[in-house]
Amino acid sequence: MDKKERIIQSAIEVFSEKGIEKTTISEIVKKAGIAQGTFYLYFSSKLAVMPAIAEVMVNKILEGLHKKVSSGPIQQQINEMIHVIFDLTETYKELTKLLYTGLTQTQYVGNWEVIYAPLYDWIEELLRNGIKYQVIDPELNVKYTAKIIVGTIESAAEQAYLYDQQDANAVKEHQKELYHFLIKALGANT
Amino acid sequence: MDKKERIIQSAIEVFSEKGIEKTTISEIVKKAGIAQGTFYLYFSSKLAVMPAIAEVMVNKILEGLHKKVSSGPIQQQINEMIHVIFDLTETYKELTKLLYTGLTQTQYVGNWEVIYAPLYDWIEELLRNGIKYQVIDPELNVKYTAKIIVGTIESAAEQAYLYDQQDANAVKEHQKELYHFLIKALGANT
Amino acid sequence: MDKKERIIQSAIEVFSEKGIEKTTISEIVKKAGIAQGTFYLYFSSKLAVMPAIAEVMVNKILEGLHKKVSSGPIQQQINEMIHVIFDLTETYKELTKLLYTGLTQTQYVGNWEVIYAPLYDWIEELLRNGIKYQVIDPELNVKYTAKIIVGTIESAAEQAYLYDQQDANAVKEHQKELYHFLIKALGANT
Amino acid sequence: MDKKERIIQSAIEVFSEKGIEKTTISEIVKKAGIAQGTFYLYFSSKLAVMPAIAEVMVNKILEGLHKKVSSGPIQQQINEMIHVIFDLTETYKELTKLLYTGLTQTQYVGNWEVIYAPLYDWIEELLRNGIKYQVIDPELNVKYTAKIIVGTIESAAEQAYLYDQQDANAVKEHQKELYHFLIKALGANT
DNA sequence: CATGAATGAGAATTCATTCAT
DNA sequence: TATGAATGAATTCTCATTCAT
Repeated sequence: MDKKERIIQSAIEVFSEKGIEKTTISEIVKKAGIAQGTFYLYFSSKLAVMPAIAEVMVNKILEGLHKKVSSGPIQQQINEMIHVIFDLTETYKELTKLLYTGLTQTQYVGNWEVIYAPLYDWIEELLRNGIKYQVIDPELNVKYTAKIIVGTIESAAEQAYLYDQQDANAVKEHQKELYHFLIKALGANT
Repeated sequence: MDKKERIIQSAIEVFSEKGIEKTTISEIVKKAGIAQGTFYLYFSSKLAVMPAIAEVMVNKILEGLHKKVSSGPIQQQINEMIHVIFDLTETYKELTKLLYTGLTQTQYVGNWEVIYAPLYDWIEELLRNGIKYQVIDPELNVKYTAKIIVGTIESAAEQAYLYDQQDANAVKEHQKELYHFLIKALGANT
Repeated sequence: MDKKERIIQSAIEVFSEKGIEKTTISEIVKKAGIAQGTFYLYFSSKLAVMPAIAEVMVNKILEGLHKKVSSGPIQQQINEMIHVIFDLTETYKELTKLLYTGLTQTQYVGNWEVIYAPLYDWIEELLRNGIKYQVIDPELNVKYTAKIIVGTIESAAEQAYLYDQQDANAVKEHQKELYHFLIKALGANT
Repeated sequence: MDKKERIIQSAIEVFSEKGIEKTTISEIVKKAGIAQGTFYLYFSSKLAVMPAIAEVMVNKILEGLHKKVSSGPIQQQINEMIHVIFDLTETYKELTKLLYTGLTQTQYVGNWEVIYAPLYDWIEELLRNGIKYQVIDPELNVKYTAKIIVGTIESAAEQAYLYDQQDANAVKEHQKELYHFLIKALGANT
């Protein structure tokens, strides 16, 4: 793994553990096993690593969706999507929130939509398919709905794992409720 | 206004303007017009102010809901709720995000649920009423649904104002879509 | 107990526990159960409490000697003296050292000899008696010898309890050796 | 001279001049001619320098002993030892006291024995030789006696120079008395 | 490219001291 | 006398950044 990659991986770990505020470049390089000065050959500051991390994260989500989401009925796909996002949120607990803030704190805010674009595209495609096969409400605006869906699932996952720190059973309940909520919202009722 | 209150107000302003990272205690006290040492009589660090700020914010939301949300039909209430949260998010753009991250970065994560509790209670009440008068899906779990609704509206508002930086028209569209999304999700279709 | 006494007692505890450096007036008054400002009605600084503490300590030693040292043969008296000083050193471990330094750091250095005078007097008297009854070396200078004896016993006690942190058996051995050392030094061999 | 050495030397000077309490890291680094942050690369606090200083001091004593103590009769060696320790105590007046307290105030108390070990070893060797050549009491425990001797001489020197602030003549008397005291204690009477 | 010791500006933090009550 | 909230000067401490190797 080359140095840049090592820095990004290390940064993900340290940011996750300590938060933006308490993360220091010293600790990132220490964990990456490289020298202090080397960091500056690749990034200008700790926040400058954020876009690279965001990309890694979105790729993980997309990868998860491609792997886990079947080509079955839309209801099943929604359910699978919920699981993918919940699982990743659990694994990377703090990170998603950190990314939002990390990016907004810098000149990279604009990058956010660019980075998330493939995810929105993927969901928009899913929605258009649902409309095409007349299983979801044809009236809905796919662009906004895609964003709303992502926001709804992510915020639910954060609720479950970060703030409530729910146990396994509660999480299941929360997911089930979320599933019905989305199904109805999309007019995909069976 | 007592010193503690002055610190909180000043912290809100400085955090909003500079972000967590670049906010210094020096600047908070300067703006609050108190001595450096006085800060430490009330808070142990700048992040320790976060729960107090969160409380202020939730109170603003509740206040807005009490003032703006009528006793009319549920659909109208949902619409009013969307507007209240969107308006506050616009006014305090950075602050909401900051709060999430600020809290997760500290030992105060647990406080989050406590602080938000009154808001969830308010919405649960609204849902129970809707069920009672048979205008929304009686099957739904009011506890989780309340949380999902808040998450959905807040994330949509953040999308609109923070990341997309949408113009007035786009925001209106986004809100409209969100409205229909929620109405359907609650089974409150007219 | 009046406030001044409360301050001295509290200061003894805090100094013993934290050392001079890390002792704060805040902690002294907190432990004494009085207000911050009240301290200044009795002492001008934390070091200004030192002479008062020293007096308390020397009184404890004298009290111990009066109570524990018999009017028996000199060898027995030496032995009892060793035990009194060892016991007090164990109880007030850090304090004696602290007192020396505390006093030297202030304008109160001169007080030291004044405060210790009664102790030296007591030992000088003991030596003179020994000479009178021809049980110790008549050549020795009682003034310096008294100081040397106190220094020898105190430093041995500090060695035992502070630096070596010896167990009960080692302490006994150390004391026994010290006893023979002093007996021979005084020419009081049986 | 490397930075660490510079810090230790500077710390010795500042501690001697100002005492522990009033010594600041700022002044140590200023005198050492290094940057503020550099101090923290080598020591975590001003008290953390103490063990290093103690080592320097013990080395000075050992050096003095090696240089000044002849291979003559034990009585002469004792006398030379007294002079070495008195001389160093005079030169570094404050420092010795500071070291004791400085070390006891930290987590480094345990180090004390390790640092003093070479000195004790040296004296033990001297005692064993005396026993071998039948000039001192063969019954005595060399380990404890070595410690008692060091304590006795050091405390006498501190008495003379620090507390009593005796003039040259008085010091001579004190030393003479101390000499006889030790000679008798060791059973090395001529 | 890579290193890591050294830097020093700037922020956090402490705490003796004051003073209105 | 007694109080204790408030002060702010003085210090500690951190850490991004540099640069000679």
